[in-house]
Amino acid sequence: MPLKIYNSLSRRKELFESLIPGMAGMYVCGPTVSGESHLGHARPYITFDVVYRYLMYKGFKVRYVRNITDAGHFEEEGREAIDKINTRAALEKTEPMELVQKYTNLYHWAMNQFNCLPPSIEPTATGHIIEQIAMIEELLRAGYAYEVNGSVYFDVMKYSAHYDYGKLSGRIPEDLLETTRQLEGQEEKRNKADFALWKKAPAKHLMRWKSPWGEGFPGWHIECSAMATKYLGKQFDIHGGGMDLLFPHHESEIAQSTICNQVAPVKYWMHNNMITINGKKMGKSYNNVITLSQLFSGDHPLLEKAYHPMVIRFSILQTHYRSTFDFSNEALQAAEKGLRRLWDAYTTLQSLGRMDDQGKTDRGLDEKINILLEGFEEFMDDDFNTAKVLANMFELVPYINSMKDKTILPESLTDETWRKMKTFFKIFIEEIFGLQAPGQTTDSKLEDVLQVLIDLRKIAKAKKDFVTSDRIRNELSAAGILLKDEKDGSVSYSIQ
RNA sequence: GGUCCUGUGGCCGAGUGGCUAGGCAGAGCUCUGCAAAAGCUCGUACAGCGGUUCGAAUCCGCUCGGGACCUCCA
Repeated sequence: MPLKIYNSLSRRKELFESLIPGMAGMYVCGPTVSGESHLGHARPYITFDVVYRYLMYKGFKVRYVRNITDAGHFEEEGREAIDKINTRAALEKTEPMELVQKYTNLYHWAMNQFNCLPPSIEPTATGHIIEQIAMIEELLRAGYAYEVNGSVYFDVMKYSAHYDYGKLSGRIPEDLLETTRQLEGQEEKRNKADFALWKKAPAKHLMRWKSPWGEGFPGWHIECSAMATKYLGKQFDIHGGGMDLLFPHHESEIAQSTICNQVAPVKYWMHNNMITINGKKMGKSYNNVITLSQLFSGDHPLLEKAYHPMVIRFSILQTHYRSTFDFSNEALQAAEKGLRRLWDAYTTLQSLGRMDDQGKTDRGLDEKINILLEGFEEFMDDDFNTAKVLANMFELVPYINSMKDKTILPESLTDETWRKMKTFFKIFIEEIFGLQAPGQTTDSKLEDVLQVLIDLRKIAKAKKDFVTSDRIRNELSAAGILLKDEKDGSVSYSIQ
């Protein structure tokens, strides 16, 4: 079945055809590691993790490149004052790479919690200064950039005379000239729409590299162009990132790469929408961020409790990636229960056995289930509609639970449907959606202890000593462990 | 101010010109020593006003509300 992707460039869904058959190249804008990632950052990484996984499922050999932006003005808040006093000892000074390391580690930790697969290549901006300088030189040579006082700018108006600057973001270059915003170094630019390729480092600036134009640091947009070209080629299939990067970041990337490579760099531009909080985008400048570690620990005034990374992942997948997703405790708690229900049914399904096909097939049921299963891939092919896939899964949950309770016999499905149900669930839940059990213990000692209590309770129940049996259940419940008497007489438990 | 997106039942959220989204919460029933879980049943929602159409929540226009980008931003 063919995959369709919504292309921000054309503003419609297009059939996905990779430039090289059987292979797919994808670049996703990664984090700036000057601070801890927050909930908003989780969205693109989870979204494109699923895109990555799905492309592999569709049989593509994928190279997934996601950068780390570690070049810029790196200073931890509050440290500047200290630096002024301690100027002598290297150990007492702010070391930008120390911050880079700290927040890169935190970021990797969070990605791990989310079960996001590591990208094929994770290049850093500081590791590609040479490539960026080479690209800037090429832009100067081509006449689309100019140097002023040790800084280099891209000449947007010249570019737009020959190319369409604004084709991605729908912007009109002339309009950009009238922007009223005050930008640093604005007076050096020929036009307000121009953007920096290389910035001369002020005396205070900690990160600096030698360049043909003096000591400085690369502009914001050039790193992605340089690294994407290096690892994916002059043209590649998918470029992803948040919608807020559409302009100017991605628009400028197109301009730079188009001049250097003589070809537009990206075939399919994909943009995920924002996570909002009380209707407002989550972002540093809005002062409404919840960092990922706060989210996982519940340590934030806006959080009623801690949320498991899988609950976050699940709720992000319950929303289509191009819609905004409004954060609320209610939404996450609903997701928490939903995920548990889905996961329980999934586990149940995997544990269910059945006899061979004995001609007991219930055709209506078999067909119904087949349609729901076929929907998984069909919906994913329709611009990665994870929300619809999950809806289908939930529709299958009652059938699975009924099979467990024997109100529906697994034998009422054909062998083929039965196998399909088991494998599709496994592939889509675990391999494509990357979901995992939402909070399970594997502590065997705890399991042993629980088994003792369950046995004691069983004895009490057999003697109709419900005071004792209920006490065991209630006190375990208060401790966050729920006992369930199953219909077949066994007892199961789940840890909250 | 410019460009663009959006407004769905108590909450979160899919979606298509005519056919039940789904989750959570709520109500009733079944099962159960009681619970929990599970199963069954129940809500007839699509900002407002016009228009196109045999038919629109889905297309068009206007009004109102929300948001994003235009500056670092996932």
